[in-house]
Amino acid sequence: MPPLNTDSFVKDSPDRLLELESIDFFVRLMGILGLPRSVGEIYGLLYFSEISLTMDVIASRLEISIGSASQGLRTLKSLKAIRSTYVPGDRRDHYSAETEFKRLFSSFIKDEIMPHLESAKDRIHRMEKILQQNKDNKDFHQIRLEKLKKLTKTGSRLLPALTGLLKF
Amino acid sequence: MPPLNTDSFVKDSPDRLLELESIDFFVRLMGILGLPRSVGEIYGLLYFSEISLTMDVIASRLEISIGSASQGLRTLKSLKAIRSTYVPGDRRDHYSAETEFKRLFSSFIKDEIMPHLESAKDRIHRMEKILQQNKDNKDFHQIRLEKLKKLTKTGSRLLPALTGLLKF
DNA sequence: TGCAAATTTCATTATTTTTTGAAATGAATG
DNA sequence: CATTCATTTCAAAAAATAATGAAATTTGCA
Repeated sequence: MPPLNTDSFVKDSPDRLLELESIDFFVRLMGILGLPRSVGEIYGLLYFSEISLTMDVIASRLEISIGSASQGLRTLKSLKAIRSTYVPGDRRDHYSAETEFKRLFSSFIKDEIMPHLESAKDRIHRMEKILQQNKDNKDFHQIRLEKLKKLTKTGSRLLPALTGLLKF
Repeated sequence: MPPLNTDSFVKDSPDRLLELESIDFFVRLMGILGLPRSVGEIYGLLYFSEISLTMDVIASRLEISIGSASQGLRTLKSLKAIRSTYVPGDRRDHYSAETEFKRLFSSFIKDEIMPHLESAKDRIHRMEKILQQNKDNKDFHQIRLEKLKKLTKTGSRLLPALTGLLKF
């Protein structure tokens, strides 16, 4: 087990306490979205950091491996939840949090939810085919399938629209 | 490994194909909500079943243990996604799907999401305390915290309201 | 170009989550 | 009220997911 980090933060300083709360906050939020703890940790750290941070600093401050840090940063980049900023005289990337949650949520919906809805559409087509070809086409099945269809359709309209309602 | 079930369904019959699609559909949907596969399987089976089913039939048709079936049914009951119906002359419980998805989603939001938002509120109070007691109260922190507050508040209003938009 | 630092990849390990199944409990029937 | 059938519980096993870390790759600089 590595020793507690000895970097710029004083243990138990108000800044450190706030940072820990921020990390914890986002670990839980990302958890709801089904994202791994490390992703929440990284975002939480960046969210409350006044300066942008490099991968090695992130890994060492969170006491996670550089592998995790790399993967987590990739996930956050793909969600457009962080941005990398250029810092002259340092060849490392410097990351900072994108604080428009709106963007995070809309990427999440687009990347993680919509593909499921797409494949649900395909499935429903298959089911309709089966039902049409079937001689003793049961009303019961027709009705159930219709409900699935409506659910899928509502989801496809509602979820992308949701983003618009957010004003973070 | 138990033999393939030998009950009323003919393998590859249209009804069976529809049932399998339904199960697969809900396994994925419940997956998005973070619920285990068995819960999706059970709901998918019941959703496309014209008659209500007992726990032992559910377990054997899905080839899952009665333990899983019991747990899954409990979860679905707590989400109000299924109901048990009385059948005269049979002491077993008979389960059928509650097809109002609206109810399922609203229970899910109430049971799985809102508690997190509640604890987020507590956390924000703690963070405000820390910030107030801190001499060199940084604007940066103030602003970030304000955003978290707004996010939490918007979530608490929006999510319960969402339910109302659904007309499944 | 060649080097060294930074980052990514990915097989292995660790952790977390889910399922199993047998024992305990509960409930209805005779 | 005893027996049997139904259901729940929960420790252990299995499966799924995430993290590690060392090797491979990429990148920027001299």
